[in-house]
Amino acid sequence: MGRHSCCYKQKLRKGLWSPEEDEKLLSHITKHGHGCWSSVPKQAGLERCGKSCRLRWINYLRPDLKRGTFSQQEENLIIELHAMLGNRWSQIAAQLPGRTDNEIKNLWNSSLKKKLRQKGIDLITHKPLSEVENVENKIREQKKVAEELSNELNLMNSESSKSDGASSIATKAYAIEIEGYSSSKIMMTNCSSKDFFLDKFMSSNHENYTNTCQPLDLMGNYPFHMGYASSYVNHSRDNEVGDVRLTSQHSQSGKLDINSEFTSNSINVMSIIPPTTTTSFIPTSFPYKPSLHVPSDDISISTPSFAAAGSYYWEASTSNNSKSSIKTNGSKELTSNNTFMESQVEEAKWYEYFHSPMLMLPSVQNQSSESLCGEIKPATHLVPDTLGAMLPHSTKQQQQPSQNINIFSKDMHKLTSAFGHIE
DNA sequence: AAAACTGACAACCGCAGGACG
DNA sequence: ACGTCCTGCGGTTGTCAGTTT
Repeated sequence: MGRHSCCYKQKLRKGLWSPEEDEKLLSHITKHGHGCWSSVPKQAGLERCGKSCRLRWINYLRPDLKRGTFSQQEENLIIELHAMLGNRWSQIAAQLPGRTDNEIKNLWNSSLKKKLRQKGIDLITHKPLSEVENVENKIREQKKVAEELSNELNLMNSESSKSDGASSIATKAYAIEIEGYSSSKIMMTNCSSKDFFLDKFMSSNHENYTNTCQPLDLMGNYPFHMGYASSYVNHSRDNEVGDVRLTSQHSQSGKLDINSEFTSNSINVMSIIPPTTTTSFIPTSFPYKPSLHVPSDDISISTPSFAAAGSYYWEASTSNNSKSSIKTNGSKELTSNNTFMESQVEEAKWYEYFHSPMLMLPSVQNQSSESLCGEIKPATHLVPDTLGAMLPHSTKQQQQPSQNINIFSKDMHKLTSAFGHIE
């Protein structure tokens, strides 16, 4: 192992700690507290860097540490917390008094991962591997269809450009959308607090997963990533063609029909109907919000990603245009007024969620269709009864509401400070 | 008995973010 | 506004004891 740069400079000791060193550090901190860690080794008479002293204290010498093997209950709790928080070991450790993040991390890497694998549980999603594979396969199919459609649209564009300039541009715009989606070129434009929260929560929880399986992350278990929105059309088309209304529909043959109409001063809207085939185009031209409404039954999104956590549909809305038109398959088209009202209600719900997130978890609150958690399901919700003896959600979380809230307090703080930026 | 393997634990590294001058 | 220092975090690697071959 290498040596801390500070250790190099000062030729300090590294490696395992001797009992004498432990004794020096322990007695020093017991008497004086640690204060500034960088000054601890000097004051304690140790040839170690402050960083090393701090680590030794936190992971080994601290008096409140619980030594010994992890109980089954602790292991189960770690698994459940990991499903919810991902590799946030410090936050997981905060829920297990006397245990360090390092200890939990080691347990996870050396033991729990293997146990989950043996049980056929995906380590990231905490879902059965077979289910994950199914989703991945269907995502591949979706991407394939998307590429085919993209090619088809390109062809249509090249043909129509000769005769119809307007529809050509519209087709281009849509093709760009497809391209943007299929290549996962996503960027945030204007997002509500809710969007930001979802992104923040999901991306941080599953950052590893996004690296290895971006499509599934986008479309699989955490469709909230769609809160990101590319702005290809906004940026590239506004001046060129004014506002664009695109309406896409899937014909019974499964092919995409695109109707375009252009109005000089009309609303800046794109409504895209979720297809009834396995293809699920999520429009990305505008900032999207995951809707909190319960989709009507006739929204037949057959994609596994959506179905996995209940049915989702997405509002397409403009950030700076008072008018917006939301149209999903079988859903009503909203006017600007009720859109505004509903958005306010949604924001209120999110505000509530930010301030007492755990109270809104499915386990604590009944999974009413009206509840946020009815649709926003933390990965915890997906934790199966691994290892046989999982603690009931509701019991644990009701026992430790304040601790659970503490888990999120750091993120909540960041979020609340970030909201000022976004809204 | 010895080498190879495995698991658990301990420690280090690099980075990010906050505090402070 | 900027640079520096300190702290905390997550990933990675080293160490060692126990087990297997």
